[in-house]
Amino acid sequence: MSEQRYDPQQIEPRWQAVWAAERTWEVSNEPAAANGVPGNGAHHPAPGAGAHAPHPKSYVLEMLPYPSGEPHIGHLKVYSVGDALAHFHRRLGRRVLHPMGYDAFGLPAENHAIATGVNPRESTAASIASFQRQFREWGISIDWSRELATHEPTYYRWTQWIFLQLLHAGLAYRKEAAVKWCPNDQTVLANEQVVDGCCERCGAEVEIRQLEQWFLRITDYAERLLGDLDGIEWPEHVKTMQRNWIGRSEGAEVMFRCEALGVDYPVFTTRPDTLFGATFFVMAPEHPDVARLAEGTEHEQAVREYVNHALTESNEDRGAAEKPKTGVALGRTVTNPVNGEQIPMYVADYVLMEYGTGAIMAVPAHDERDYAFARTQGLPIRRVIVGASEPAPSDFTAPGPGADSAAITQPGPEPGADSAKIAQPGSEPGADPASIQAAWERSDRSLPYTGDGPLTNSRPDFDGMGNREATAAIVQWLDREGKGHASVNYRLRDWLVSRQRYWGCPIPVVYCERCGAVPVPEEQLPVELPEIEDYAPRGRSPLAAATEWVTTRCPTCDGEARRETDTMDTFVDSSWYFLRYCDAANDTAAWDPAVLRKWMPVDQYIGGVEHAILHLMYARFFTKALADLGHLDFQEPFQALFTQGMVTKDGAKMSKSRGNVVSPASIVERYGADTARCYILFIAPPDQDADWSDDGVEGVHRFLSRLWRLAAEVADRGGSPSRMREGADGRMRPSEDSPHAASPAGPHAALPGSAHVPTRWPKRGCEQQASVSRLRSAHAPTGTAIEGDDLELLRKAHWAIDKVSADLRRFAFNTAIAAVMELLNECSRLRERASTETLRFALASAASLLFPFAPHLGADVYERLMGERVWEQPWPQADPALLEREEYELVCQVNGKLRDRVSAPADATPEQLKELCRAAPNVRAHLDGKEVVKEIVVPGKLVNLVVR
RNA sequence: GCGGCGGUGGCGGAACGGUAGACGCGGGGCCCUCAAAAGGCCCUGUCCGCAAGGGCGUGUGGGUUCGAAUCCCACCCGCCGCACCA
Repeated sequence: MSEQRYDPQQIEPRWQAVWAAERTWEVSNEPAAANGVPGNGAHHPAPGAGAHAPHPKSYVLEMLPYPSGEPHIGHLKVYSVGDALAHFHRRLGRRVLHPMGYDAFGLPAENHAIATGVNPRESTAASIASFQRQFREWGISIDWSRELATHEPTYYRWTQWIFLQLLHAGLAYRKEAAVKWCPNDQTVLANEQVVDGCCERCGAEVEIRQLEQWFLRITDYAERLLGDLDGIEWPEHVKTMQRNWIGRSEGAEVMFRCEALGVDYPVFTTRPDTLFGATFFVMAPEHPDVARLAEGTEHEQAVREYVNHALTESNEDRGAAEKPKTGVALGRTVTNPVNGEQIPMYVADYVLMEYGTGAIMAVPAHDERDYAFARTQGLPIRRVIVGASEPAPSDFTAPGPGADSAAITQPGPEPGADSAKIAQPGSEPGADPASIQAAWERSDRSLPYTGDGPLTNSRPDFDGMGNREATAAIVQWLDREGKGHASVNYRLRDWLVSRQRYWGCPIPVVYCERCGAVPVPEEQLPVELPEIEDYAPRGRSPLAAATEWVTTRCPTCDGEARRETDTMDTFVDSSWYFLRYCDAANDTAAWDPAVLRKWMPVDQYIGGVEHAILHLMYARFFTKALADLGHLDFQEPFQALFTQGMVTKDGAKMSKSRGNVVSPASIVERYGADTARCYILFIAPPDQDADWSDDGVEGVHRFLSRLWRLAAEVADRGGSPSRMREGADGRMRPSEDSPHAASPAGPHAALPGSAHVPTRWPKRGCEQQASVSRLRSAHAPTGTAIEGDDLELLRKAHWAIDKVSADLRRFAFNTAIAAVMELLNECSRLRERASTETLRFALASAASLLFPFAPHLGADVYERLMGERVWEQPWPQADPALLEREEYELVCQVNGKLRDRVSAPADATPEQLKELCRAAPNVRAHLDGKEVVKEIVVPGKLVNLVVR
């Protein structure tokens, strides 16, 4: 028996060459072209389907990489996950679309260009080449015919086209607004790109600038983006993040009139039930009317100073959580529409211009922020909802008689009473601070109360009503009176898409003195990104310096015009790439809707959770908008989503500064791609973060080596019904330099160029249960039964088939690989006792099951043992008869504790099982002298005797 | 504060309400070898015991159940998202 060594450096390139030469993983858009399509489901019928039934499609997509430097370990993980699924789906008989592309525009390449002067096009191209090479070295089954990169004019031409569609539909617009500006990257940012007041990319604190920018009207889609989450199979936490981000609030818009100016100010509130408790009114410092309101009042100067201070204060300071509430009076009042009260107006920075109407009604008794503000300002507080345990007597203040909530919180005037005045807690506005403080000390400790309860101090017809019920009643009443209406508010803001940077997709608009902003006609697309010399941003796009490019003619009047010099956020590029893959070669349209219909939606999308909001929200928005415009006929791009966890080293994120980066290239060089891929899937469930361990890689490598060596040995044993396999039609055959071909002994020596002794094995097109019937026929040509060690090994193989199939369906790659390890361990254990044919079947099954994770080894081992290409074989199916045993180990419990195990026949009756249990030696010891009061029998599992 | 996820050996992790710790790493012992590497075999939660066997064990405290890592309640800790959102 020859000693053979598992040598991935030999095996992997050979199989990669086959897949490249035969373009194995390409799929055409025409399922009908049965013979013209290599690979991908054309080789065998779908399970349970007739030979002519169409193959169901499966679009398996991993998020496209941003090509910067070399691929890192996270790329290895995401593409290992996706590739395993792609292979699994193909072998289940589906036509699998599994493409690849590059998100090539973006800041890192541009910053590199600024630092080195190297054109971003060049550094990007170098990086893409590196990604391409490594993807091939990893053996990822990609349909390279659909490859794309977002920085190529053939791609961004259509990005621009989409922008024009949105523009024509009013979904893209230009507006001056307070926007987030990153002083380091010298560009504006989308809200989604600002994290804790800092630039998501570089960490610099963002500034607020008043600028005219391009926006996409994603807010129009807030309701659908929210509602349609219910229909897609995404992880709950991702849906939750999107829901949080959209931030839907139901409530009412209510009008508060300022008589002095004769202006109605709408406010949004989620608590119309507390309207009668509104004792003041607050505007955001950015509210355009603040200055006008204060004008001519004694507070004018104070307001001006406060607003100036608020506007110049950094985001971080202003947003500080525990910041004391500040604000100043405007010297005006508005009318509370429900009771006619004149309540004072304030400006305070705890009110945000971006949310709602930039003005609020303040209900200090039932809102913590309003309460805190009221206390700093000595404003009245009126309880209008009775708390559950109210009033909660305080041990410290022991309220005297009459010090109940109503008395302390200054009962409001009778409903409808006009020109009501609200007394300050200190009884007069100007009362000395000590007496105000004293009043507060006596006040209701259970405020602010934000819970539910019946209304009080409101209107006779609402008082006593539960506040939830009252909410609806009050909104109806407001509506009838014309003072307000039900309303829904969202936190989501429109998407700011323009960037003052070079390395992005030009916005296809020109500015004409006479015609204004004019879209570039579609037939003039693409507006190509010009070459420039100086990439440095100077507060405007570097493109502005490309005078020749900027200067153009107006498409409408042919007058002088200037091009838009901002480029698009790169998230625009990646919001539609999954559509382009379907029809990547189309040069007359972004896509043919009929082709999209064949592939979309993506059946399984895979990527990092860091895109839970940005990319995934934008892509959903694009899909819905394009569907509304008639270019698509589906609403959701990604039917199912899987988010893989991060790979860490020593518990920390890998980074150059920490010096804990594990490079996939070095692992692949040392152990081979199959080891790298299996290890990263074996280490932990793929949705979890996982810590890289060098020892762990060794372990997986040992496993693959053992499998390969044992398979090689069994293949060399020969002994099966021998048959020369056809080596015709350019199919892969081990080359002369293959390690085993050079081995001195065994059948290989006799069969150069066709190293293996194939089993008689039905060709493709066989029924799905082929593996079982094959084995049976191989084993029992004369009708003898399989038994003993052979049966045991056969059972283990079928157990593994069943387990791996189930685990693949639930993304449990770690336990799937563990199951193959168990199967191999069993093969090892029985290597001298089981027949060669059973071993051959068991090992071929192991290779077949491992193929999605370790394609090179899977293909190599399978070919050695079976003389067939594993990827052309249908996914194996477990024989249910072999999953059951005629005997099993019955667990015997006494009072729920395991006391013994005995062998029980599979068909034993409950009565028989009870007897078996009682008879078990260690059970008898525990039963001794006790009374059995209850017997629990779980057939196939256990018997539990309850004794006293 | 609100929402989501998680807490199991020395480590990564397994476990339809039914044998806790699969599989792998690490550790220990042995075989092969002149020796080493590679490979192979066995042991490995913890405590008591020569053993048979038994006690204790899935963050903490309760509960439901014949039986709980798993279901329910309360709490503690960790991670992630949102957060002055009216």
